[in-house]
Amino acid sequence: MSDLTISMQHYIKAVYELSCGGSDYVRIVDIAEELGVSKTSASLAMSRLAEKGLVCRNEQRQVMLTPEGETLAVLMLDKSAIIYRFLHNVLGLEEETANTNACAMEHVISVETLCALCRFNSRESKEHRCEGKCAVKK
Amino acid sequence: MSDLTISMQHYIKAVYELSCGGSDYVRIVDIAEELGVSKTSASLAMSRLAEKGLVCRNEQRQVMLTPEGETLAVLMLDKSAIIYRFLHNVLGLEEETANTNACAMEHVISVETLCALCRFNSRESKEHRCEGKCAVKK
DNA sequence: AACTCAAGTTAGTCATAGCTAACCGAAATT
DNA sequence: AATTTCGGTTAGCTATGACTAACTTGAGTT
Repeated sequence: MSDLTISMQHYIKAVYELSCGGSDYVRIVDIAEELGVSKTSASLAMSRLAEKGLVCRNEQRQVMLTPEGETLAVLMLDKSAIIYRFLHNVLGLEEETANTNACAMEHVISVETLCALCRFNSRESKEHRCEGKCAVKK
Repeated sequence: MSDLTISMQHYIKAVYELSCGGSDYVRIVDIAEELGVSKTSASLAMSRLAEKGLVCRNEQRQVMLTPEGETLAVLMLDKSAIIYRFLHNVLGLEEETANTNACAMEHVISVETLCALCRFNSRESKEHRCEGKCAVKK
């Protein structure tokens, strides 16, 4: 994810999610609310992201992701989704836990690990079929 | 791990590993070297950990983990080991990658996820036996 | 027109965590 | 004995990221 800090990654994701896919302008207060920070923090973060060209603003100073910002958001969400599926479907963690952990793990795991999890996600369905057969035989 | 920052957790682990299980005094420079930070940073970190009662010092100001510090170190290393085993044995990641990722994930995953990984580590061996049977039948 | 209120920014503070440069003290070298 | 060197600390700086309090500005209300 380029040179973005984890904090900035959270902001990007929040903007994406609040703007229904990056196509609406989002208010600073809503971002603050979404992430549980003060509007000052959200405002400053948006200034930084605007400097980096990841969000743009309208006359009311609301923000929207630029194409580059949106690309990053989608990449992050994909990453997050792979991890979530693994935690929920494979490990059987409940939605809440799986989601929280996916959002945290997303920032620290390597591409290799992500790929391995991804392969595992599909492999697991086959194994379940295998498990079924084994169960029958027992 | 109580109220320790990730950074402080790294320092605790470094002290543990350099002291061969927490029973030798460790030099500040060696901690700095191990973690790739300046001796100033390591020195300050040790002062903080000493305040928290997690390390104690000798006349030369070298540090050793207190029982509480050692307990934390061992808990962290156990956690790390469970994750490592999963990444290496189950996902098949190479040692280097598995270790790096384990050290990073260690700080962000919940107890539920850890337990799930742990169960999975043992379940996986059974599944491998199952896989063998299935393979024979194909 | 005057007022209120909500949204956003600015100014100023704090904590964490890193850094370099300079200093102290004790051990080792010459 | 004088000097160097090594290990550790102190002082002072930087960046990130959070906060509160106070201000601005524009929109809606009275």
